[in-house]
Amino acid sequence: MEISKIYEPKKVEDRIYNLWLKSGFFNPDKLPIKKKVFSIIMPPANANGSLHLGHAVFVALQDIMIRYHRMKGDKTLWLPGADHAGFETQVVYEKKLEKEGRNRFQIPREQLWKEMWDFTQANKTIMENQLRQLGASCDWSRKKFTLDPDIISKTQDTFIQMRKQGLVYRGERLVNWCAKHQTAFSDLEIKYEERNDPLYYIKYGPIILATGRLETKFGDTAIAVHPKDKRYQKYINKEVEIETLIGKTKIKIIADEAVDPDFGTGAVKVTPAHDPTDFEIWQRHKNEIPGPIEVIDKFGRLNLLEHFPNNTEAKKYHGLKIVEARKIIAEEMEKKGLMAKIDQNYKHNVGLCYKCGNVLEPRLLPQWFIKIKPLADKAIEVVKKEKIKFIPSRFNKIYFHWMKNIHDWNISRQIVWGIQIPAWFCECGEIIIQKEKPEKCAKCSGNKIEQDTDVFDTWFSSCQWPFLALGFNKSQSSSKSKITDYETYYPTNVMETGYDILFFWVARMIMLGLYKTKKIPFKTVYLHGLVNDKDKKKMSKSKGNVIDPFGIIADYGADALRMGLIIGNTPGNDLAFSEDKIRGYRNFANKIWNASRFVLMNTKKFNPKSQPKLSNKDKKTLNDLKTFTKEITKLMEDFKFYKAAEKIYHYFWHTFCDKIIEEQKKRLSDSNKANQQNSQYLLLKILKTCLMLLHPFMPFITEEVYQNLPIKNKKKCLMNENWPKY
RNA sequence: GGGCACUUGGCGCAGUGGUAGCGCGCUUCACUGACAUUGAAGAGGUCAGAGGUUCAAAUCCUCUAGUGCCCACCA
Repeated sequence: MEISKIYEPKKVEDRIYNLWLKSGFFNPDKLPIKKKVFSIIMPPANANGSLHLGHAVFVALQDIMIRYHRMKGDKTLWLPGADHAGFETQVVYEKKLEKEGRNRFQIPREQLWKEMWDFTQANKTIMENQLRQLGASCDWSRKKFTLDPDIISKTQDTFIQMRKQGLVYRGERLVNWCAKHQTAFSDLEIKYEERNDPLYYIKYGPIILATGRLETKFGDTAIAVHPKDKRYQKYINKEVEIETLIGKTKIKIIADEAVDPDFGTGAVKVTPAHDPTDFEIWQRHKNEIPGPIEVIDKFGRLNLLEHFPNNTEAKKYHGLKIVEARKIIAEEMEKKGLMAKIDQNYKHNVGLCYKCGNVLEPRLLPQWFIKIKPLADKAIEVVKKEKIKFIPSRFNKIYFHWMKNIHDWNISRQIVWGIQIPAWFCECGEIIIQKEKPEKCAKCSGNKIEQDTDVFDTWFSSCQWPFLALGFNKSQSSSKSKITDYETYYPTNVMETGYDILFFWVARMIMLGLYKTKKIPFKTVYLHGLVNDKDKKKMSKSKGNVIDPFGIIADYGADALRMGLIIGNTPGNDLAFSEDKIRGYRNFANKIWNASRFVLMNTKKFNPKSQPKLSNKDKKTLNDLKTFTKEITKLMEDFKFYKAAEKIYHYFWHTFCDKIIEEQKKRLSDSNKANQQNSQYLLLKILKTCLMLLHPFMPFITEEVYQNLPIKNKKKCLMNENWPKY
């Protein structure tokens, strides 16, 4: 052990990580099969950038659990992986293209795919290296990527299976469309924001109705009122003539429960092509009113000429963007005396693209949906019966609420980067669901067949991750001699991730896991909070308050970073990151270093074979240590890592260093050799126990010190030591 | 419009019925050989407010205020 007075992580961390790698014990195959298995599937990080502090938190938490269980003697697997992260990566890559003056819509699909493949592969390498820097003791021999051929194939299998069982349907429904990114989303990906927009009271014949969306008026197919609204009884089921700006037309007044009599005048226009509520109203009145008239195109511009080709007035509005169209239409209607009034204090929520913040346009598009209700019911059940437990438990309620009100899941995305949907369209209109291109259409015998260009929502593959990453294969389950990883490690013990993806990921993993394997995918869900800056503000590039964990590691060491991210970090609650805190744990690492240095310097002549004769006080000290060990073990079992880490910190510094070592100083220089020996025994014993207890939290420094102890077992790593008994 | 959480010394957080704790920061002193990334001593809180339950409440219940977050198709 070097004699430096200061602990220098840079000189230690790489070397120690390589020592672990060489030992081979990250791979549980090397570990004897005992009664217990412990497994965690690492949440696959998005392969589109570097790891941030949020990743560092999950690495620290999971590595703590993994190292603890490995030391306890469990057959312990931590399986690392990376996610292609469909739309997320597409957005990152589009920004890169933009900087280069390119545009994804001008690049052929195959070329774009190839570029993005190389991009994500490069990021994967960086990320793996960063995981090592954080000390992640995961099994690299089992690492997986969500675009590995077997994962792609099995993901498509699931889709095909669900389709056969009627759990997947193709629906022409209103979906949330982003005009910038040219794709639809699921409900979860919408960000709502309160806006203050004008509410226009317009005259439709004898009726005055209120709308915020003037520009969709060309797609109106009816006026709706509440069936019991006294004001409009005489109009219900009658037609009225209205002035549309591009001519006159007749429009029917219908009664529907969905209309709130207190909104505006109690009468609303019905635009089935551009409003979800209106779409549903139309479905209930299909026989009475015309269907959807699409007047807004995929670029978010008015498209009138398609429906009103020879209308010269329509040309005035054709091609206008929504905002300007609204303005111009309002002016025009005022001119013509069709505007009753404008309420400028109208507050409402608008749905935005969670990436670019543009207003999402509901559009009528054929998309693949998962019928989610049957899956959700089963997923509710397993949590209710406590087969799956959330930490903290308050997420039960949140989970139940969402699951009970769940909507069908749109899994189609109009992007390149993802797993292509195994659906084929024949020109005759037939849809064929299979992975390979069909030779000919069974219906028309034609061979003009094209694959669906859409890809799956990335969450559709990642929600199957626990069993896919473990190589789940239905046909193999009644297998021959070899026990598969899936059989050994599934269901996994813990899913540790941020609470922000409870719905996106955790809930869906439970649903798909149950569907596909008939088993829960994991037993415990530990949900950590988000890492904010020291003022509790969310970190973001635009605010410039993002802290790079690897800069922190360079300055203070990985152990200090891990401690700073663990202590004070209770499940489900956000964490305020402060460099001062990390500095404190850097100091602690230094304290460990120097206390160890002291013990090692004073135990050079220690004879491990000699039997110590302990005084009563020694016995009490060691007994206290046992009690303490027991306490820590209990906290580890209870997932209270924040508390365990704090307690060990306190014991090491203020009991071991400040009291025990100080007391032993006289004894170490005692002329009585036996007394010296006893003292050395005591110090080594306590130091070694502390190193073991600390190892899950601060793996590097504890391993480095351990390697220099005169009482370690040969060829062993601390990583692979037995958790202390009590 | 619903729901969830938080409010404890300057800051960040523990603490779920029995005389207020931790880290950082602060004050004073100490650079004698493990460590100044240190040691010793210390200051600092009517536990957001009000009411209730109890022999006893930071801890349980009700209400109020402030903060943060999540969910929701009111045009």
